[in-house]
Amino acid sequence: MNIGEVAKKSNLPAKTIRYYEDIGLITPLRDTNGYRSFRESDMHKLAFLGRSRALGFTIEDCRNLLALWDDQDRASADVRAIASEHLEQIERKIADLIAIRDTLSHLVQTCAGDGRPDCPILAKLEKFPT
Amino acid sequence: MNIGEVAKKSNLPAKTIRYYEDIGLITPLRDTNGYRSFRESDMHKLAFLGRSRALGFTIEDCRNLLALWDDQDRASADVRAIASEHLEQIERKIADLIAIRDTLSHLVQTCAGDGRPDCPILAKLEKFPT
DNA sequence: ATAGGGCTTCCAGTAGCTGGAGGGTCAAGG
DNA sequence: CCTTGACCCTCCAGCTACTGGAAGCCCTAT
Repeated sequence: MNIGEVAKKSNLPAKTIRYYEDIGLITPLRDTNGYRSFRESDMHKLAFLGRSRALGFTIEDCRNLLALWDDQDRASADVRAIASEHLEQIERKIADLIAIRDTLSHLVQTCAGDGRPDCPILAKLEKFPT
Repeated sequence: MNIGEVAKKSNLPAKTIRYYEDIGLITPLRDTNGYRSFRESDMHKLAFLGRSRALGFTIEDCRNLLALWDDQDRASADVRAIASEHLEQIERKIADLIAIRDTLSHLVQTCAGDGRPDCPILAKLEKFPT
C-alpha cells in the first residue's frame, strides 16, 4: 500500500505518517522506486496511533503504549499507569478551563458590546488580580 | 526599574518580558548602560498581558486587546468580539476534553491494572473507531 | 582586585505537525 | 513516443509562546 491509500484509510495526513516514520513510530518497507510500502501491521499501528492521539496522549505516551501493545507479556498495570496519569492531566486542564470560562463568560455578559468605549473586560484585564 | 524588579512585580519571567519586547508588545526605554528601563506604563502593560495570557488569550489577541485598551475611542463591541470568540473556543475545548475524559476514565476503571497482560485500554486503542 | 549577581545578546530547542520547493515515478491518453 | 497529471520522494522552514544556555558586559561590596 502506498502512503496515499494509507492516509485515506487511517484518516491521517500523509505528512503526519512520514513524520511518524521519522521519529521511529513506524518503519514501513520501501519499494524499489523508493516509495514507502505499508503492510497491514503498519496500518494497524497507524490506526492505534490515530486513536491514541485523538485521546490526547502525547507522542511519547503513544510510543510507550505501542511498545506495551507489542509486548505480549506486558502488565496491564503499566498501561493503566500511563492512562491514569494522562487522565489526571486532563482533569486538571478541564478545571483550569472551566475557571477561565466562568470568568470570561461573566465578563462577556456584562460588556455592553456597543459603540461606547466603556468595557468591563478591559477593566478586569487592567485592574484586577489574576 | 530594571527587568529583575519588573519580573518580580509582574510575576512574569524576565525571559518572557524580553520576548514581549522582541515581538513588539512593549517598548521599554534603555539606560546608558544598555539595561532596559521600565516605566510605570510598561509595568501596567505587562500586568495586563499577564492577566490576558492567564485567561488563555493568544499573543495576537493580547496585541489587539492592548491596542483597544490604549484607544480611548474604542468600541466595547470590538473587545467583546475578541473575548466571546475566545470563549467559544474554550467551550469547544472543554467539551472535547470532557468527552476524552469520560472515555478515558471508563477505560481506566475497567482495566485491572495488575500483572496480567489483558487490558481494555489497549483493546480500545487497537480496535474501536475514534 | 575580585567575587557575586544582574544585565545584555544570540542561538537552539520544545510538541507535533504543516507548507512548500524542487524533483523523481507511474499510468493513461493522443 | 510523448505528454499530462497525479502520485511519491527529501529537505528546509515555520507555527506558538516561550525556555535554556553560552558568552560576555556592568555594578556593588569587600
